[in-house]
Amino acid sequence: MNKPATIKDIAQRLGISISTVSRALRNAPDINAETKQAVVLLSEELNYQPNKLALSLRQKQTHTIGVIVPNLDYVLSTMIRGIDEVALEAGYTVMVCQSNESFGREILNTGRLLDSLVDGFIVSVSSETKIFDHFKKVQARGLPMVVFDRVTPHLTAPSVRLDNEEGGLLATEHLLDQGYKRIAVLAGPANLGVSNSRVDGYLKALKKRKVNIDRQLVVHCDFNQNYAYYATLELLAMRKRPDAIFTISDRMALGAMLAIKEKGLSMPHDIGLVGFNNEPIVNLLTPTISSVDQPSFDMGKAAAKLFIEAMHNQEDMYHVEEVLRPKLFVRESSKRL
Amino acid sequence: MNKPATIKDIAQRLGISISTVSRALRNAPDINAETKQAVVLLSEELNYQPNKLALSLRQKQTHTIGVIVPNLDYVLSTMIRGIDEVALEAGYTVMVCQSNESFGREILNTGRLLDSLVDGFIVSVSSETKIFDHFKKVQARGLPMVVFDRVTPHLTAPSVRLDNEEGGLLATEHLLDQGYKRIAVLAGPANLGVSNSRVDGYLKALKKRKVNIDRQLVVHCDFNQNYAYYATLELLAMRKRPDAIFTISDRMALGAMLAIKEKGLSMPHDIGLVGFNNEPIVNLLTPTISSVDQPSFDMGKAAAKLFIEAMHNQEDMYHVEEVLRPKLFVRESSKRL
DNA sequence: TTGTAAGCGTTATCAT
DNA sequence: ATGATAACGCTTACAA
Repeated sequence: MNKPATIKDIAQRLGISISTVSRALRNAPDINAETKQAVVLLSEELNYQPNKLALSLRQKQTHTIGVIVPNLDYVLSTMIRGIDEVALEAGYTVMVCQSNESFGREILNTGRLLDSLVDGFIVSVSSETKIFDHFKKVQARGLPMVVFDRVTPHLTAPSVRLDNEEGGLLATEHLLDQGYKRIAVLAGPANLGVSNSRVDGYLKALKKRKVNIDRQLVVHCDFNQNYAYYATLELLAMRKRPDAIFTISDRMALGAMLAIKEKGLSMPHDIGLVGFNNEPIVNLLTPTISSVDQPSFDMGKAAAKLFIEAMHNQEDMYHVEEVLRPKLFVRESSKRL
Repeated sequence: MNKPATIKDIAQRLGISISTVSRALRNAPDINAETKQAVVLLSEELNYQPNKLALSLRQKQTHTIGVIVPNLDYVLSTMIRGIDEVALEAGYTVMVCQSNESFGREILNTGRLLDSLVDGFIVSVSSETKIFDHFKKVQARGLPMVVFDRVTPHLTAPSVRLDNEEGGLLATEHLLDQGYKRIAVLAGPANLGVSNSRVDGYLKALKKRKVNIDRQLVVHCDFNQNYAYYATLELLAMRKRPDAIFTISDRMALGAMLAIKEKGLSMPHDIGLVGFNNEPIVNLLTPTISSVDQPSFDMGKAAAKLFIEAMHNQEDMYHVEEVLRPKLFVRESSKRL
């Protein structure tokens, strides 16, 4: 129940002034070695911890980063671990808010973090967000803001993202290499950038290999729900059904898998399947599912590093765009050769 | 880039004193209606936001709750949404730290949050933690602390948890009802309370139904890894192999499922399977997996409510122990009748 | 080398 | 009903 010690306490007990104590504790240049030692000793004895509030109030910096993410799924929570790692190292604390993919919630969270006087933001925008005024307000206040994972051209800010197009390309080319001819893609909501880029990669691969593009094979459905299941059933009911499916998330791959099995089709023989994210579960299924891996932890670290840089640099870093490369993990669901 | 307005700014522009402004803003009793209106009007125009730092420094309260969790899996992140919901409502902000199931990390996080001058803690202890001095130090400081999900007898604090024993009982009785005779249980690390309670429930059900208890059928293995896969392979290799498995998490159920399929056994015919947590994936697998559901969101809300109460009540609440009830969702993996 | 005092933005106590 | 002023814990000119 003992109240934490302050520099005032130390000063009193040592019979010196608080500014001397302050200096001793921050090893300022002009300080007597003995006085300093005495202060340090006593401060340790009293288990002195500087009061962050007072410090922040004084120097108008909270050393806190506001992080807003649409959810806390496997990928995002891994990224946050990365952010946290770098932030801690640099003396920053992270405050995480989930928008739950809701525009309103995102605005609310932005306000809350602003209220908490965070020094800046690292955000991944919600899929619902089409207006970015709340984020622009943050920038107008002169606070550094890094966008990661879900970037958008509507926000001019330093960013870290996966080369999603490359991911789509890797997956599709692999399927082509395995002899699949008619590849469908299960995409997310049509306004979600990451989804669209992955589809772009898919299209790019087909063009590159001079494969006919059939728009019927590009299906949009709600993310992460078992909508993928129904979408796949429809795909499989086509008169010329696809012989491979690339889903832009592993969750959707699960839904697709369910439909495929239900139709009595076998993987990888009758139909190939490649997911995205490389979540741990894909290894536990039968067959194991091929998936495009993104270096989530490193992306989180990169975002935090960029933030720290933006924080310390005076110059604008709006143009900085870090793009990390995906990697395909081939597993049973698509390995035919 | 405009600096946020302060009460000082308002006072100056209105030619009144800052204390009057302060009063007007907090609708104190003794304030002239007109003055007040003028202040409120101008504060809105300037988009005045009270400085939380100054406020906290003054009244020695940050209105922030430190939350420490072992990870951010499905269950825990749902619980955090619940905590957040109630906290927001009550005017509190939540700061979440992951211990990654590491004792050292948990201590580190406790220190960080303490440094940040949180008003108290809501924690779920790491599976590695066997010494609780860091948490006891928190309590010694007089900060309220609520333990949730992973509670422990070593910590005397108000708590919210699932009736894990009941969960184990529900699962096991259901399997018995379905005619399974030789039920194995895949448990987590031996020092994890939630795991042990679920096993206790399993044992209780067997006793209740007068079924012989075979200690060989109680297997401990590392949580959430695919250790469950290997453990299941071993179980299935027994001369008298079990005809049903209850796993104390869905992740482990996935591993078990993999092994079962690999052995060419069918569910629910040859072998029954019941998991725990009722994660969304269990619905997407073939067969769908029966699972014990815990009201995660409500548990989070309950923990936060308890915290708020402990915060405002003067009396000790060490004795308060809230226990929520699990519910079994029967699916294909165990439905034989 | 050390002390004094102002200031960060707010609230609360005391006068007026 | 309003205004000074001290205080929260700390840093930092400036003075000694």
